This record gives sequence, C-alpha cells and structure tokens, in this order.
Amino acid sequence: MSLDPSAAFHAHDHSACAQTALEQAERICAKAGARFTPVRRRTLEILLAEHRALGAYDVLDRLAEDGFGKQPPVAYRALDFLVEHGLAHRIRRLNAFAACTHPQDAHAPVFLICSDCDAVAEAPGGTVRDALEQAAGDIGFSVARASIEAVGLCPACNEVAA
Amino acid sequence: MSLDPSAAFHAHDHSACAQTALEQAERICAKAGARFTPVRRRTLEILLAEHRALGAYDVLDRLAEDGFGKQPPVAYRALDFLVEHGLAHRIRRLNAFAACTHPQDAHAPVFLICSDCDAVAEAPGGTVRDALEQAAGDIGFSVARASIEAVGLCPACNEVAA
DNA sequence: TCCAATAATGTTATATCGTTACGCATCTGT
DNA sequence: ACAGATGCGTAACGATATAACATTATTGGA
Repeated sequence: MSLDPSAAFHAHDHSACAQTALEQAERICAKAGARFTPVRRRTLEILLAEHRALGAYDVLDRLAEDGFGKQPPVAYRALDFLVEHGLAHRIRRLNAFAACTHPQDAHAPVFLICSDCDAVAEAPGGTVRDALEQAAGDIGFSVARASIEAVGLCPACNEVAA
Repeated sequence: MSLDPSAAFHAHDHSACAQTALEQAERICAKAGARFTPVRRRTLEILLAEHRALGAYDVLDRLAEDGFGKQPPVAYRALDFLVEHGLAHRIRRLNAFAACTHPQDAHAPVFLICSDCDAVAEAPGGTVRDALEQAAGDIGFSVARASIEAVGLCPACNEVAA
C-alpha cells in the first residue's frame, strides 16, 4: 500500500506497487457496481507500467497490440472510466493520463511533473486545496473541480543538475 | 489600474480596463525591448475584449477578419509572445488563452473559470503557491512553473443557481 | 545612408488530440 | 429466454498545435 507520495520519484518494488493498485481498482469497481472489464483493466495496467503520463494514443497503440480496438474512442472510453472512478488522473498540462497511485482515499492531489525524466508524482494537496478554496471564496467563487499541476525537477534529476 | 481580482466577475468600465491593459502592455514591451507589433497588439485587444478565454482558432478568425494571416501559426506566435511577456495566460484546462488582468506585477495567479458564463478571473495565488512549494519541497521536488485552475461558479452565477 | 544580420510575418503541410454517430455484442435482472 | 442497458468496435470528422521554409520588415553598424 504505497502511501509514499514521492514513490514515483524513487526506486521501489514497482511490480508490487502496480499489483496493489490493480487489486484496489478491483475492490473500488466492485463497491461502485462498475464493471472492471478487460480493456479497462489492461488500460490501467498500461498506465501503471510507468510512473509517467501517457497520451491517449500511446495507450491506444498498446491496447491495439493486445488485440483490442484500434480507434481512439476505445482508449478514451477506458481512460474516462478510470478517471471517473478515481483510478487514473488526467494531466491537462500534458494532454495525458497517469494511473492514480493511491486510489483508495478521497484525495485532492497536486501533480508534480519532472521536466527531465517525465515522471509524474501525486503530492498530497490538502493544504493547497485549502488555500485555493480560501482565495476563491474571498471573491465569492465556489470551486467545483481544480487542476493543480507543477512542472519542475524531481529529486533525482535535481541532483544530477547540481 | 484594475487591481480587483474579481473584476472579471462584475460589471465594470470595461473599455477603460482594456485601455489600461494596453497601455501597460506597451510599457512592458518597451522595457523588455520587445516589439509590440500590430498583430500582437490586435491579438491582445481581441483577448481583452472579453473576460473569457479564447481558443487560438477563435483569435485567428478575428485576426483574419482584420487582414492578418489566416494560418494557425499567426495566432499561436502572437499568443506565445503575449504569454512570454506576461500579457496573457494560457488556460490549459480550456485549451485557450486569456488576457492578463494585471500584467504589471510579477504574479502567480490562480484561474477561476465559471462553468456557467465562461468568465475567467485571476485570483491572487500567493498563498496557494506557497502551499504548493511546500508540498513539493517536502518530497524534494523543485517547482519551475505551475498551473492552478479551478472550475466552478462565479458570484453572479452562484446567485442565479440559488 | 546603405547593408547585413536579425526578427517578424505569412503560407503549406502535417502532426497530435479528441468527439460524434452508429451498429453489434455482451451482460444484467426478471 | 428475453428485454433493456451497458460496453465495445469502426468510420468519419473536428479541434488543437507544430514544423519547415519563403518573404518582408526592422535594427544596428560601417
């Protein structure tokens, strides 16, 4: 149960981390009465294979290799499903999608995107959200959804640069 | 010198507000030794005409009407110039661009996008940035640039809804 | 002032990202 | 077993963005 928010930026037992996420996904879908079908599962596996964001067409190519459909809606539908159920996130800055690294908690993540190695981590965004709600509330705006995405250098690439 | 961050959400003397922004833009370009050419100026005027984000192709259409080039790079280059000089912002969530409402200060804005009326306001993002830097710093990530964008209801649309 | 270097503009073509519409298959509950 | 709902697949298209290159304007220096 990888709760280390910076796991994406460090060496770790990735097959276990992906395995855990898949099991959690199964539980979450079961609970929601949603069907975790083969395309959807495979799509999540593809995202989980790397701690990076993948474009819909990258995902689509890999799905096609595995015998699934070859047209964009196949990927977009599966990705939308995952996002809807909190199993993946859409990274708007990259026009891409990344597996959620801790899908069980109701979370408000901030995304940290390394511009060198392309890794994407989810940092706990509670305080950032609070500040955002505060700033919005000050002028009478009520926040429904927010995207908070930062580009910069991850710890490893930071060291290399120095 | 409209420093009211929520001006976008309220009735105000918009022609003055746009005029001010244009004058500021001139000063900023002069200071930076950048050329505020006709396309660039017109592009900014187009964005300033509304407190909304416009897609690059919307801008392009209006530029074309005014006798400028008809091809995408014309708009993208002008928009990129404005963004580079802090005269406009790119709203990634909308694949669109909005004029900066207070270009003179070095600012770290958060964008508030009303899902009903499409208005976009820039709220002061200091505390949000601080929280973000903190969250990122906690896991060794150094932030270069960030996009903080919230979708919700502006004061006016909020009232209507209630 | 004229010239060369630089920057800006314009065009064609193409890449990338995302959606609409529709038919068939599969699953679900009765 | 059946009807309705959901999911999957394809074709076609629309929207967003960039690459590459020719032409024109601007600028700074001889």
